[in-house]
Amino acid sequence: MNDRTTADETHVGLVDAGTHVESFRQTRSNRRTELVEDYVELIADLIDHDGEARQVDIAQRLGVAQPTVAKMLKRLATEGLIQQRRYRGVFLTEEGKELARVSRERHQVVESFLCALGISPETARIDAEGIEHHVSAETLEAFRVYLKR
Amino acid sequence: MNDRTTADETHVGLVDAGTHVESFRQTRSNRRTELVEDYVELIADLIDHDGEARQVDIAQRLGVAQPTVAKMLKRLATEGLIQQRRYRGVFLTEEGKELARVSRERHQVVESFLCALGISPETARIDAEGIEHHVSAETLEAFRVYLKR
DNA sequence: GGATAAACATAGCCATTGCTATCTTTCAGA
DNA sequence: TCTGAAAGATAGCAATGGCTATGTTTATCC
Repeated sequence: MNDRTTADETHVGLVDAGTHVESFRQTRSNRRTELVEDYVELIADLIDHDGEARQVDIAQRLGVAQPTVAKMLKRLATEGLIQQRRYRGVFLTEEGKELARVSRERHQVVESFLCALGISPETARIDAEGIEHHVSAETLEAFRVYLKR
Repeated sequence: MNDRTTADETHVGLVDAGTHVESFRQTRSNRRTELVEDYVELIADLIDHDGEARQVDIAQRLGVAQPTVAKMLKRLATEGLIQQRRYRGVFLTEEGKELARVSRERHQVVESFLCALGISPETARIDAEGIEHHVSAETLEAFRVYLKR
């Protein structure tokens, strides 16, 4: 059809294949970690709010079934982010607390940034939940700068 | 630990459970559709640029193996987004073209917006790839408004 | 203290999305 | 034209993240 390869490239949306693949790889990598971050962040919130994080509460908040939570908690435990005692609640390890702190702060910055742009609180909350995991350090810093404008 | 339930709620990061679950449901729903959008957008780009969309090219761009692409194309075909002829390239249906158009435009707005915030083109490209699928119509409009500032 | 409800554990199922290995088809060049 | 390389098709495997059903433990309430 056409064979534009220089200035027109961006016009047809095709960057260099090498850089293109890198974006997708990064995105797939983010997609693998976002569930973990969601869990750890939620567990920290529940502990702060209720003093404990029970599977039923996590399941209710996430909108999934309790065995789904149980399976994921095993994964978090093997990754060293939480500690479990049978038939008891879960607790964050130091590593888990740190991940929760970083995730929560990033989440907060993203949500505040969207609100500052004039987006409604409800939409900002929903969009931030999805966007937060794909925001690099550089972009997060730009959001912070905008908030301090 | 504590039992703050009113003004302090946002401080401890716990909104109402009903709204909370809705955010996560929406995010999970977005996660299911984002791969489809990635494929359709890329297929449209390849057709515009090369006149055809071959499995090997799609695979190279996405950084996955060719059989992975073949499997996904079957899904896109059953969803009515593309047409396939054995041992030939793929073509977008009208529905596929429309989805590609919408995805591509949204992608462009997100990437331009990030650049306008002062983020480097490389980071903007990577982050936009992940963020675009989680941007609601309202947020997209806010990005557009900012770009027209 | 014993019954019952709630919470957690576990087994087993399914769909998705990746992979390698291998077969079939197409196509270009000698 | 024929042959070899490249592209697509297909089979089969693994990990992930959902689910239901059901068993086990804990906690609560007479």
